[in-house]
Amino acid sequence: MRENKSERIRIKDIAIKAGVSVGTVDRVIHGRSGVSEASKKKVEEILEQMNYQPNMYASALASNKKYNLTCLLPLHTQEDYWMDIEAGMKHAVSTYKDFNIRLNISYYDQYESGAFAEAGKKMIETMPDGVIMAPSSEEETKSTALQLKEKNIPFIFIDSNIKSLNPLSFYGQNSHSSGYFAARILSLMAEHNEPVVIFRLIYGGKLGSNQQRNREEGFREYIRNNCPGIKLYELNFYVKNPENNEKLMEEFFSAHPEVNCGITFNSKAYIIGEYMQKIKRKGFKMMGYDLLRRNVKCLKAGSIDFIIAQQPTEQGQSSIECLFEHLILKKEVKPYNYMPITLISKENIDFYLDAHVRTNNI
Amino acid sequence: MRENKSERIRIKDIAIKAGVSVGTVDRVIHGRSGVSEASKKKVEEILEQMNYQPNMYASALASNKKYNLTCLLPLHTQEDYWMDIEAGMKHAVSTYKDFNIRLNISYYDQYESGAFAEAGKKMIETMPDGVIMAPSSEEETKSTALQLKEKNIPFIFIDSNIKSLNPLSFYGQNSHSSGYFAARILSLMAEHNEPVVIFRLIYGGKLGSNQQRNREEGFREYIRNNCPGIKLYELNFYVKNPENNEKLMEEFFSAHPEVNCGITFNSKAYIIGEYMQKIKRKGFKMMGYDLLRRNVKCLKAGSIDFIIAQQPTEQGQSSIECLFEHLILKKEVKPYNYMPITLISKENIDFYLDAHVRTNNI
DNA sequence: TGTACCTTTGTGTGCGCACACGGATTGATT
DNA sequence: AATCAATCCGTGTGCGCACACAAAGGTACA
Repeated sequence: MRENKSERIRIKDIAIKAGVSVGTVDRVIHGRSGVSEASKKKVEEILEQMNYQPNMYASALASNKKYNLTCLLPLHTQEDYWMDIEAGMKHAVSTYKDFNIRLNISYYDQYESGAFAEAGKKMIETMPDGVIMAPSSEEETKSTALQLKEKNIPFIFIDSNIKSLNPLSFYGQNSHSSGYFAARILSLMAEHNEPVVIFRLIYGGKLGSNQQRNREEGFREYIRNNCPGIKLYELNFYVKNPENNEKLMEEFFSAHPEVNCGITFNSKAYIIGEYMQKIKRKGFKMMGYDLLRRNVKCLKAGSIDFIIAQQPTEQGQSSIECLFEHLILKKEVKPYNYMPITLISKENIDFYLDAHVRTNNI
Repeated sequence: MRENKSERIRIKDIAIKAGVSVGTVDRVIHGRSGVSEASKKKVEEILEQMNYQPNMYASALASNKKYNLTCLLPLHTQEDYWMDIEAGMKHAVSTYKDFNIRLNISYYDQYESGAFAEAGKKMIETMPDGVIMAPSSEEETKSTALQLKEKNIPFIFIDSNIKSLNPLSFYGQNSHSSGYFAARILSLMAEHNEPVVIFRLIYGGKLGSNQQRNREEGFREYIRNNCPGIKLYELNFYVKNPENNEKLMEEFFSAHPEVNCGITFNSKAYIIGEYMQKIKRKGFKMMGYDLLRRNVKCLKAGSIDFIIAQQPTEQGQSSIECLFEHLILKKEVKPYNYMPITLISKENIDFYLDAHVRTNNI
């Protein structure tokens, strides 16, 4: 009998100690049938006692099982944020390539009612082993989530959460806290309690996303609690009529020339930044969200002061890792994973861009 | 012949295509001797052409090689920052447990001349496969680095870098940029260009660490460039005489009652925070570094406004991963890995604490 | 007592790879 | 022609595990 040079406990060690064969131990570990109560109890005892930790690599090698993961995201054409999420997922999948993991990404039109449910149905027909979704509204998402539950397919929400649908896990930012934090920073910029304008993105008469609403709520809560003297204006843009944006801004600023500070809770701060650059207005203090290429450009040009980022790459990567740990390593995973709320300015942005591919020499 | 159901290319596939046996392919891959030029060339061609990617898990399983990694850190008694680094390293090691990686951590007294070199010598005698070090001064560190180079043992610098000693990689923050960024934030807090005091930690007549000096330089550079009107005071604490700290502060603030804003470039901002709480002075605006428990307490109590963190856990984790990729996966690693410069306040700190163990329910 | 059937258990093979061993071929030397 | 060394190459075994298969033991019934 070869002795075990490493300290790691093998199935064989368990088998010897329990006085059975490796086959029996294997059956107990995998909960397969065909084991007497006595043997089962004995083996379970030893497993517990020796704290057996299977070698998942050997396991994956032997089982040769394939895993199909599916991801459902909003349709985006070159929208950096979602592309970063995809990049993070792909990166994680490639590091697990020896575990036979395949990732399939499909899309839904977030502005078309019913699109999510339809895409979800198609997805379920492929019987994936695990799912990652950026949810739509609760009503839209519900049926898909229920079907997944019924088929015992684990699913993760990314970007925004719907707790009532009980996902395996959630990866994203706490929008409310994020708005609250943004307010703290903005209030520093708004000296003498000067007024602030909130730029909003409206679709179909409502705010375009839950995130936007929650962030604004957090923001207003901070202002209410800490600097109620700050007057808040609102300026609404309309997703459907982007060509009107400039006119809206012109109107607003000629009506309120004293406003020198603004924030937006969607990812399109560049609308304002680029406008300020165009009209050559300097010193307007602006905050926004997400490191889209156009936002970064404004940040570096000085037309946006601060951006709050939500680590899309890490979200993507972590969500794949989560499914990996759940499906393959069979570990317990954390139900909530709030990404850090990071403040980015011209001065520290270099350490946030392309952290995964950067090989610079600063 | 069993056919290859997965798309992954195996050694066997290479062997068949090259018209040789797996043994020969194996020899080529590992650069072992005993292969004719003709075979070698042929195999290398096919390897290239089919883009062979070895299954590192199978490889590790078969080779059963053990890796001893060693880490050399400053002596610290419950100093949270270094403990976080250790925790990150241990966490990474545990995820790689099936690769037979062992981590040994040893310490040196950073305030005793010669201690680093001595600890380094002892470490090298154990012939580790890879090393992670928090370097001391360049002179102190040099001999150890040279010996490691000579023995072909890869080493990583963590926390602070000494480029001239040419480590395999570096994980840490860019101190200069970090100070620069801190100045941007502080200048927002210092309305009307009010004066600012820099609290420094002195050891043996000099600043206690490179980091401290570099951060201060970056800070001063920003102030010089952007708000030269801000007057900068200095208040020196002495590592050897902590009992004098309060007295020094009393003296300083009675001489300069108008100073209401301060920053420190070491991790001991809590000295000031706790003092302000003790004398019940509110509203003093304070910035500092690192999420030590005592700093966090002050942050939550409001006696410190902002902390810049440098992700010690991630540093530890990433540095182990780096050695893993270099030694086992034989991948190329990045020579510089600057951690993001993150701004933490009461409002976002919850998303930075214990990110690895948190299972909360915010 | 034999047969059929079920339950319980052990054994063998292969996953992709590393590495030891031994076989084949060649050329040089006696 | 025989011997030997050197070079080159193929095969076999095992890493820890999953899983198929077969063997062993027990029970029921004719």
